[in-house]
Amino acid sequence: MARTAGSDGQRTEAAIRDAAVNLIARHGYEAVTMRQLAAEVGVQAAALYRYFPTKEDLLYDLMIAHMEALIAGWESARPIRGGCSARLMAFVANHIRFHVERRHSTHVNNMELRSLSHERLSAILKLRNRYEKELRTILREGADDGSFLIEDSAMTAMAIIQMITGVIVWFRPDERLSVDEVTETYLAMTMRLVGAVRHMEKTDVLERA
Amino acid sequence: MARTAGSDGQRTEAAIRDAAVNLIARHGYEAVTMRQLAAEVGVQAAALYRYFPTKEDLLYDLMIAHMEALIAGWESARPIRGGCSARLMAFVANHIRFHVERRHSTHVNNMELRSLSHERLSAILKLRNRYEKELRTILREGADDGSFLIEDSAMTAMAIIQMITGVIVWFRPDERLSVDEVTETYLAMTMRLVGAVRHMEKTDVLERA
DNA sequence: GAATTAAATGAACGCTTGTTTTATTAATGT
DNA sequence: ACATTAATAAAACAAGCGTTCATTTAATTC
Repeated sequence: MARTAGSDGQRTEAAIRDAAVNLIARHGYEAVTMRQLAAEVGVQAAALYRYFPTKEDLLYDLMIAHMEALIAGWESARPIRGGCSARLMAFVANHIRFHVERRHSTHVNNMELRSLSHERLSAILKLRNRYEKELRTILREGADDGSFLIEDSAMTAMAIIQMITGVIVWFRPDERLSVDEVTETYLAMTMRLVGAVRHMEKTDVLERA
Repeated sequence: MARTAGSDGQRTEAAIRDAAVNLIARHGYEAVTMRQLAAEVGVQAAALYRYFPTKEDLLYDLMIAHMEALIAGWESARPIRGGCSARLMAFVANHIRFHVERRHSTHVNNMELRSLSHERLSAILKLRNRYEKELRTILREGADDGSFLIEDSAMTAMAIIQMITGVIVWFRPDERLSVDEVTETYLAMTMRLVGAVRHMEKTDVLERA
């Protein structure tokens, strides 16, 4: 047999990406074989190579897509104006929502960095740094204008990012808590953490129905 | 050739553990081969099987050892008396010190859970839960007696643990900051995060010289 | 100093890996 | 209707995997 009825390159490629993210998140990049991935897609292993030259190319592709979506998402969600507190709250809310929605993709990006070549690792870290810089800037400006009381904006940024990314480790959306409830609590914790002075001015970052 | 001059089982086993932790932390469990590990130890691959029946046994052994050291460490560092704030500060300081000292071992424990069989995974998670319960108890008692102002003690515990474990991701001990300086800042962030009322009563958790 | 035990070797086994090659079928353009 | 291209199958490739086995050497015991 060869080309199957109703097969379409674009659809197959999307299916490969999707299956790859899920499998790699669950079992790890090294543990997932091309045959296993192909079986999940419903295709022969050789067919994967029409879309991705190598296994590592596939991984890199997934990671770049994740980072670019993260940055693009924040750039469109970022509030034009508003104080540092409002900007920080927007950042945290956006970050949590994005990562909860893309739990598997996030796991891949956090766990599989070591499977990339040196140059590709650098490219990912560059994007990651660009994103984290957004938070550092908010914190530094907030510290300068007296909105926040923090010791070290770089260290605080890392602490906050690890805290709010960690939501995906324990949170399962089908349990007792909704994403909005979790976000609410993390927002409160974040604002206390940065020593925000008046953070109870109901800024509606969640835009709930 | 066979048995080498001056060879000693205990020393070899320790060398295997040591090399395994380092290699697995760097490249991941699946990516590390038994031959690669053996070469690092300075031995043939077959020799590893004198000490560990399978590759997974070795991994499990490393993880159990890590968790037991963590729990034993806290049990001996845990203050007998003192308020909730003092206990929380002791927990955070101990946690950071332990994880910075055992960065590689921590990475293995955080990243390679998926390579364990179901039962072994359960065993590790049981120990992890036992440790995390310590923090949850401190937070709940502190919330009850009015020391802390928190929304949800379980959620706050996860947030704090992810924040303070995250230190190992960016912290390198040979840079501008010492462990004590980092701990100091993380203590301040933690106490604000839990809404501690009077957290500036110089409790000397660090016992610096 | 011979017998025993502990520690390690070197070669091999069966299997799986990522990847390539070749051939074949389905869809598309003319 | 025909030629072309896109999509896949099937089989093979060399390399590497975890693990086992028989054997050899070093240390220990009696």
